[in-house]
Amino acid sequence: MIKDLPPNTVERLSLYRRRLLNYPNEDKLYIHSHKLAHLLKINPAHIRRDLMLIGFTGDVHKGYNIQNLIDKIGKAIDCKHTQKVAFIGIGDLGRAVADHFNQKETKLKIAATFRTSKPPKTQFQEVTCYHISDMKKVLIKENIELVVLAVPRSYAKAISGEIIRTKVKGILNFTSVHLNVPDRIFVEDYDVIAKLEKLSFFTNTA
Amino acid sequence: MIKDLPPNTVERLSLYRRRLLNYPNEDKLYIHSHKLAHLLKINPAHIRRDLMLIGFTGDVHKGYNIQNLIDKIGKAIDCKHTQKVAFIGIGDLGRAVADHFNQKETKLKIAATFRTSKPPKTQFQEVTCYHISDMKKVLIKENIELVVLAVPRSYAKAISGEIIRTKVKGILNFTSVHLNVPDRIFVEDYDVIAKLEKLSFFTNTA
DNA sequence: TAGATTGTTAATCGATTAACAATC
DNA sequence: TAGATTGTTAATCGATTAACAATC
Repeated sequence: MIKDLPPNTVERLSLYRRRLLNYPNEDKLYIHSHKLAHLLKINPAHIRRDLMLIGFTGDVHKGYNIQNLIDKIGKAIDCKHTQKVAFIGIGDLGRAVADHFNQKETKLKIAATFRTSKPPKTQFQEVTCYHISDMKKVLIKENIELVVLAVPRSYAKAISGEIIRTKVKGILNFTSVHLNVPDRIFVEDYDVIAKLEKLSFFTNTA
Repeated sequence: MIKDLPPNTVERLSLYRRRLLNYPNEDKLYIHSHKLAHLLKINPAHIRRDLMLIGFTGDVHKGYNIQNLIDKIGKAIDCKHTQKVAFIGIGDLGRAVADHFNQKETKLKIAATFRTSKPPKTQFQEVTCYHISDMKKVLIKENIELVVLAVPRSYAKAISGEIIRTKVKGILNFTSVHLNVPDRIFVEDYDVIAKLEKLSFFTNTA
């Protein structure tokens, strides 16, 4: 794990790796920066610069060795142990990302999902879906460190109050409620409404 | 509607308005930049600068008139007509943001939700939930312009292929699949996996 | 008035992209 | 070799924050 990578670089490294894992041409062992850039619709210089930051070097003719690059990205951004993730009130969005988590090249595992509405204890793939009232207990028992939070506003405060009494270290917060959590918990907010209003704006001017 | 606002400013204006709409002290008619900044955990200069960009001026002593500011933000970022939004395969996340859309101070309305799994034609609040196979038909009939897309990878291509044959102008894309759509459609990507891996990174170094 | 806040410019910070020497 | 790509620095771009004159 490398210290002091820019946040956007970390995100992009994750995208590079995922794209390479799904790279169809299994016969190809190497890839050039402009080829990967084209696949991801970004600038080739960006890729070269990001790889420089993690100290990965390519071959001036063949480009980057794909498997080595995948491994190197893992060394740069993955944590040593497997971290568990929970989806709290997120329905299909969990399903939308679940495919990736079944691949072995990730240190993240979905360990539980929770719903605010009826169905207690149903399965989706191998993941158990619990009722929200069991959340704290399960988070602790399963040693879950990351959660994606997408519950109605009215639930948010109470739920975050419970989360801080577990071992959770990071929250992807979709609730548009400011979560009052101690510094040891890393929160990344995503405000769907603001994004929709932005979308509305740019689909009406541009 | 103002041309050429920076994207981040548009997003923040949306946040300012929402915060003010929920501002508890109904007796207060005015708010200072540092007060609003404190509520949103941002820098006061940011607020003053954003309001400058939309040409809203405050009172050097009383601060900003709340109702006028709400109205002005509407003039700056809302489009003239009400735009309809659909949630495609998003479950509870829709519920998480639904409260806001019931307020009258928004030009966005949730007009439909779609599921890839069983329940066809159920209601959630006043919004009908359809089966995904009816999507194109409903999008057209309801004249929907914005969609939030969060379906499993395997569905993404086919669904985006249908979306481009409707009047949809903007997509919030949670699928982590690159959507091949014409330029007239504005796509904003959000990659949950990359965000989770970033979260993992920063909860293990910082 | 004295003190505080706005409106706005300038400075800073970070992220993206261009450019190009070194390489094979 | 000639031509193309990497690795890296410098330039650019945009976004955030600091600073402060003007104001009441």
